[in-house]
Amino acid sequence: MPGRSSAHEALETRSAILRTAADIASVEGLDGVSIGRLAAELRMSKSGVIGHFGSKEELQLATLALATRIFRERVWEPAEHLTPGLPRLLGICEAWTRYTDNSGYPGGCFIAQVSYEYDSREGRVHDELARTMGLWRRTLMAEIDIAVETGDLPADTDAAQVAFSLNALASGMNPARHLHGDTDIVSWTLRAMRAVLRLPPPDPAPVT
Amino acid sequence: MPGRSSAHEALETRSAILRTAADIASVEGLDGVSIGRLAAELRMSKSGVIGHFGSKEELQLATLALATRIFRERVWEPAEHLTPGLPRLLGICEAWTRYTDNSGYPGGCFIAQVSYEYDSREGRVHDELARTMGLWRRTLMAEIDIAVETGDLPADTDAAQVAFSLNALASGMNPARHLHGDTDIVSWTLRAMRAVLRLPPPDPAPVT
DNA sequence: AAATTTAGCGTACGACCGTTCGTATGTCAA
DNA sequence: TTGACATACGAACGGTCGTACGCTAAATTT
Repeated sequence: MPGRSSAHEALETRSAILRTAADIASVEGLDGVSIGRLAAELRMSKSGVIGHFGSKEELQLATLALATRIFRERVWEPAEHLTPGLPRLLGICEAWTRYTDNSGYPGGCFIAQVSYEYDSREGRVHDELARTMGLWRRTLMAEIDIAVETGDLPADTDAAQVAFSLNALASGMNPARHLHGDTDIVSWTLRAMRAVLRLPPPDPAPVT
Repeated sequence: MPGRSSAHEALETRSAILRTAADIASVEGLDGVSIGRLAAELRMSKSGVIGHFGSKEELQLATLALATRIFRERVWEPAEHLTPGLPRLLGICEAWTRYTDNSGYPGGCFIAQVSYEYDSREGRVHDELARTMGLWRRTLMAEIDIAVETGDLPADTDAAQVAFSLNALASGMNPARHLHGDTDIVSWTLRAMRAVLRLPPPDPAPVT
């Protein structure tokens, strides 16, 4: 029985499609999301699925936009109100690590997955991903620079080098968890993040 | 003109297929390697391509095996003869970083790409990848433990945590290069690797 | 010289891909 | 009550996917 839905329900359908697409993409990649599979999983017709987006590329971009929004909500916003400088930077790292460890996606962090999938391809998904991740990196670099200005980090800290390192470490949680079944990845990652920031390790006494 | 090839030439054909497959996979992923595309790129028929392997999964496994062999040749073997301990560990890091920066694949390091692609999937490719990468990590951990025993690294060094960190940093070069166009990734990565090993930074004077 | 093996081609298959239609059913405004 | 609009359906499209089978012809073996 088609046409039974109100406009409000249509928005819910759209959200359901995107959530399912992000779940699939976290495991099989954004390219592994097929319209037929989405339709089957959501018990819809293929045309009902793609009708909300127009084309597969638009669906991929919409999925990326949703994941980006969730990432910002769960990583950046929880730390936003912390004291600028080292506290806020470490708050970001903590939220980031915790989020990547428990992202809600079956395949781990969607952002990391798609970053590696689309980094060397061409097209609109790559471009949008580069834009988004570039923004995130500039945010991180600004945060690092602030921590240098407050004196919490050494004066010769290279923000770009540190931001690259933090990103690599956070992304590395994905294969560690799913390929090797590691369970200590959160503490490993936080430890390594402190190391690249040239801070003393977290748990044991700072200097004694 | 079929049947024109000797057994020796057949081996060369097989190698050419695998090299092309690895090139494609480094950009589009191991799943993006299609038999039809390989055939077109090599000016062969589809059946001529798949005849060497029997099935696509076997072709994927053979591609992974080739890439693993090259990785070992270019990362592990150049450092094999160095002095066990910190010199050999740093030699590995250097060769690893240099290799990932200039792997010969158009899409960056094949191993990193496929690690992220197949980490949370199921099947023989995942299993073989997990086995291979597990082996590599155990090799790294052994190397780290040796460097601890020689006193080059702090006694409380956690080999698993450090091996995870080195792996994440090396893999992180891929998206940094291709998504952001970074050119300093080699020095960034080596710097970060020294940091997680809790060594002083490389370029500037060690202690002054 | 005859027989066997094998690399590779051509064709065909069923399945799924993304996309495009026409259509039916529902909501909402006039 | 009627008309416009949105939602979703079902069917069909051309194309590509992986795979299977039969064939030729060269290389190898007997």
